[in-house]
Amino acid sequence: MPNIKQVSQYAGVSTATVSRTLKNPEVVSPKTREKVLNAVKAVGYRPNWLAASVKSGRSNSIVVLVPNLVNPFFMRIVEGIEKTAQEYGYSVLLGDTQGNAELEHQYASMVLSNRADGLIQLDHSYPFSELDAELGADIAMVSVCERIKGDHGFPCIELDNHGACRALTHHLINYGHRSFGVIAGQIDSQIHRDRLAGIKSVLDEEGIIFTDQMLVGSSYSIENGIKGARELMELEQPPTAIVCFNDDIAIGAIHALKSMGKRVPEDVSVVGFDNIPVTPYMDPPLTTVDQPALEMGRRAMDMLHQMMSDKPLSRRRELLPFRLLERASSGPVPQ
Amino acid sequence: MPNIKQVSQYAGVSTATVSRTLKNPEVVSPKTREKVLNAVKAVGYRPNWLAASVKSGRSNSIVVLVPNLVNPFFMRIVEGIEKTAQEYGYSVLLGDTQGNAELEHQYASMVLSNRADGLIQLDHSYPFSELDAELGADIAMVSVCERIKGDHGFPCIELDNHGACRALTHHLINYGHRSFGVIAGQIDSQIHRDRLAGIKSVLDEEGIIFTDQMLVGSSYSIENGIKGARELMELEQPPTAIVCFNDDIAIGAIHALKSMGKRVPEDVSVVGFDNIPVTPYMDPPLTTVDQPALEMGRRAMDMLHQMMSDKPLSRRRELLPFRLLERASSGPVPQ
DNA sequence: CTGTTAGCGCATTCAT
DNA sequence: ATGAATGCGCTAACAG
Repeated sequence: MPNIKQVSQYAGVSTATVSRTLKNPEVVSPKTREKVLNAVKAVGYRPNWLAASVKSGRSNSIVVLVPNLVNPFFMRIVEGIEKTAQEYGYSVLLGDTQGNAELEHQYASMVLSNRADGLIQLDHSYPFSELDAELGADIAMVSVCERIKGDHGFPCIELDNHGACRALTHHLINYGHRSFGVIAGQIDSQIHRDRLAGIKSVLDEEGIIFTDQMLVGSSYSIENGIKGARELMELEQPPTAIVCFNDDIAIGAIHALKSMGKRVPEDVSVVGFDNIPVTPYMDPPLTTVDQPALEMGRRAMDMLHQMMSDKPLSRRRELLPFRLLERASSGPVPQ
Repeated sequence: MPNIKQVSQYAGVSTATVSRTLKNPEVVSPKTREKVLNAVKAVGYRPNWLAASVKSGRSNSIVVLVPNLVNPFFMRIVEGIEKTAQEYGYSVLLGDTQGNAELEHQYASMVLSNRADGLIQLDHSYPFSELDAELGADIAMVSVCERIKGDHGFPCIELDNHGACRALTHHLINYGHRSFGVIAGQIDSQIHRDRLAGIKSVLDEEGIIFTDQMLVGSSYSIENGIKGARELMELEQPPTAIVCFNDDIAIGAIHALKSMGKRVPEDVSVVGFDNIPVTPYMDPPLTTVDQPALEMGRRAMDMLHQMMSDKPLSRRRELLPFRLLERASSGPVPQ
């Protein structure tokens, strides 16, 4: 790889001039500018990004922690992050954590060692070990979709999960449902609490009792949906409506219900969450809550950029609006 | 951020000793080692990765070019890449290209500027502009899933697409089908040619004529599947079997067929490609070709690592085996 | 075993 | 407008 010195020699100027020509072309005379540019082309020079970064002390990279790459909803958020990062001149380092704390920690450490300038966390955990806790305290970090556990005060972008679940519940109640099951994803998370609270608040208002046995499941997977639906249907009083905390769970649940001979929505209504691309094409098309994933990613990156530029944040928390998509997997309660 | 000098002063040793303690602990005396380690902890020191990289001239990062993040099949490959990269001590820079040549070029240029040491391309295009062509010629690059266009001689990992399509076609012929439609994805690609050739080779052997009008579609999307299926069904002699070049297309096709009142597979058989996680749960479950995506990613990274370490490659091309998954979207030809 | 010195490639003073 | 010199933070060669 040719370096700046070779260019300077070829052009018969100093390295400083080469550097200037490339960064502030207007500050060098047109004549030398041309000489330098020609030299650059002639020797095939590309500025060494690493070297430039040591100087500036900034890597212009960020790390994104994703619990699961094979999840269209998460990746749509990442898409938004990356697009925006690109605009700001940042690169995205992918951290596939699989929800593994050790991995999260490893990736997060990149910020501590100047490998990245900031961090976006899609999961809810605080990805620094006790050892790094102090160091990590004043790092540029934003959480999107989930909210970082504990009282660290990191900003976050999230959906109005409480409101969305209220809307979902009202939707089902309007169809006459009085018996609700819930198949949850990650239990120990803010999302879980917000959503459950949203559902329960409406049920309370309507005087509907929600018993613990109506809450099943513990992961955002199709398999969990299958298992959860079976569990619910084996109850003495099975629910007529099932709220699933993501679309994969709903897909699994519907599959399980069908194979048990139940019709959706005639016998049981099922609703999901996220509005992943395949949901309109399921049989039946899935009633679900659309999350503005791309926009969430964009906002998260905007916010992170603010933090990395040491600009004050206008808000530390953004609650984005949901859209309830009423499709065919939910319907009137059976007689 | 504390630097190595501060640690050395705190510990009362030279910076070299600090550096050694951290990289080759066994080469310093236990006593100084302890002093240094204490100092490190005391000042909260983390080695600056950027600085270390300038020295070594290696970033220990790679770029992965992905045409579409919201595609479980692609992301499963990326998962394999990342896992393996991790093992080798590399980080993954995400390049969401959307098939955009300009973006591909930008991301690829990172290798030229020492921001990354190598590149894995999931799409088929050669991501260097003419200007960079010479520079790009001896870069560590591997293509996985697709094969890089042109005669650049970059190694690649791919599925036995030809064989897979032969198997798919035989499967359908065994069910008595004689009239085949194909809904294609990206037309201008090696995959497309290989797959089409695979299908045609079997049809030829069986004396079945395949006319151009039976080939429709031009992108790997659900919408393309819907459109393609409609086009095929509007023909005077619609096919009884439709081969889709990925699962999304198949999902769209089945949806369209159903809404036209056709039953799958009783009236029309549909098969897909990739075996994305949702396919077993579609209605009907999709007959498809499983690609060992994780393994493909792993092999790609293995190969790239070889190249980046200047080790000779055992092979320049790896053809991975497919698995035909016969599920319920394909069946006997209607009478 | 440890310290001194030099240098990775670049960008930014400070002179001129 | 340009060049010489300095330093970013770290590591490796060389001494001792």
